[in-house]
Amino acid sequence: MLKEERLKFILQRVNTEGRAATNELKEELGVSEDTIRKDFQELSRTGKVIRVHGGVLRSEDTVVDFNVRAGHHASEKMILASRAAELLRDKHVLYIDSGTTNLRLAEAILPFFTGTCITNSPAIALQLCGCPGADVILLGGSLQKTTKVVMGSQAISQLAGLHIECSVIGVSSLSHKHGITLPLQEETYMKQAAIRQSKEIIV
Amino acid sequence: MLKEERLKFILQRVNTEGRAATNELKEELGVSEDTIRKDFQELSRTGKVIRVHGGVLRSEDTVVDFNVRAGHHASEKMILASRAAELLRDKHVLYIDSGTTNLRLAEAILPFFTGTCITNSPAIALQLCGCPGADVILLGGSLQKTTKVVMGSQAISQLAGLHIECSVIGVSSLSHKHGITLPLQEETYMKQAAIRQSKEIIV
DNA sequence: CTTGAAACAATTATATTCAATTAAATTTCA
DNA sequence: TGAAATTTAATTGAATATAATTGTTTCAAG
Repeated sequence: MLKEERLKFILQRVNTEGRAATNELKEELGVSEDTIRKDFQELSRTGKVIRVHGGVLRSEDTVVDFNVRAGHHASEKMILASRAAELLRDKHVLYIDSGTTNLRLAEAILPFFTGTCITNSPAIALQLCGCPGADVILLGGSLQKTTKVVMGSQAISQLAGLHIECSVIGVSSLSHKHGITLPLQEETYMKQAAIRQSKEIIV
Repeated sequence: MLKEERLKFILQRVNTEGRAATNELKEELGVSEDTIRKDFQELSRTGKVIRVHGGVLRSEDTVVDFNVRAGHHASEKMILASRAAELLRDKHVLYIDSGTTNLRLAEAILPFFTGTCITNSPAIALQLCGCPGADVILLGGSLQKTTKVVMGSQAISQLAGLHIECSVIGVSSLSHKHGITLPLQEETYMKQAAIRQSKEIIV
């Protein structure tokens, strides 16, 4: 790989994820840490990134842009975000299941969440790619075409192997009598599996 | 080989891959590095490529971002997709891996495909939800945030349990000397796993 | 011959790694 | 807590490896 390509790669990484770590890049690019650091120096000399211990961060001018964008569509999303931030404070292993509300939640936690996010929704997983601090784990299995959600025994057994700190479950209806109601039988199994694995639930 | 042929070859390489390295071309074209460099000089003098240490880069996309590049070869890729669709007419267990080209392929097969589609790309999986005749299986595991693709040992072991009729693999470069080249190590493992499981490969 | 393309050789420049040291973060434990 | 011990990362100054330049030679085609 040419040096210029490496620089480009790093720059793109920093711009999409907001950060890049020395040891990670070392693995991914197959060069020594020294080399990565030299690259960091070079990029930082022209102000393209900001050097910090352990790696580099996106330089401020673009971060400002990010904040402006976040502040742009205030109201509802801001409320959701701050509520989410509150509930998920100090949580670092999350399960987020499907649904439009949870999709928005995923968007809301992008700026601050650090840790691991597990989900069975490809859409939410893709959304979470924009979160610099998150590792995203997507459950595999057969995809329900109407709901666009991964279901089935495969997904459930994957879930069984994971330790979850907190699950965020979406529901269509709640009742005192019947508990939680969902349109599809299969979907309940998924959710039950998630609930079984986690210490805390948010509905 | 004539000089003009060589120049054309190099130019084409640079335009499709965005780069070309001196030492690689030396092998592939069977001439000395000096000669390759003379060619580079010539191409760079007319602005067709940009010279860097170790090789040359495409001149246009210096700071072009990902989306732009996706749209760049649009029509070209459409042709590719429809050609592939032709090849897949009577296949019923498919593995489609990631990449913008394959995303288009997925789109192209929506109307006629019947059978099972396996993929490691959430985006492609979502696309395939629009295909009435398809069962979609999405591989699970950790999601690489830059490429938005599922990778890692989990995904590979899932793949190992599946019988695939035909795999559609996307690559960044192909050469008779070194086989297939990919920017990230991890990604090759995924693709190799897929290839192992399938009877037929389309690149 | 002369010319131009290609190869060769010696030099110079650039890039990468290594090793020893210093600095920064993290952990441990009183 | 908070200070010592440990781990992890950064710096510096070589040493090595890789690539580019320049000037020269070879050789075949015109």
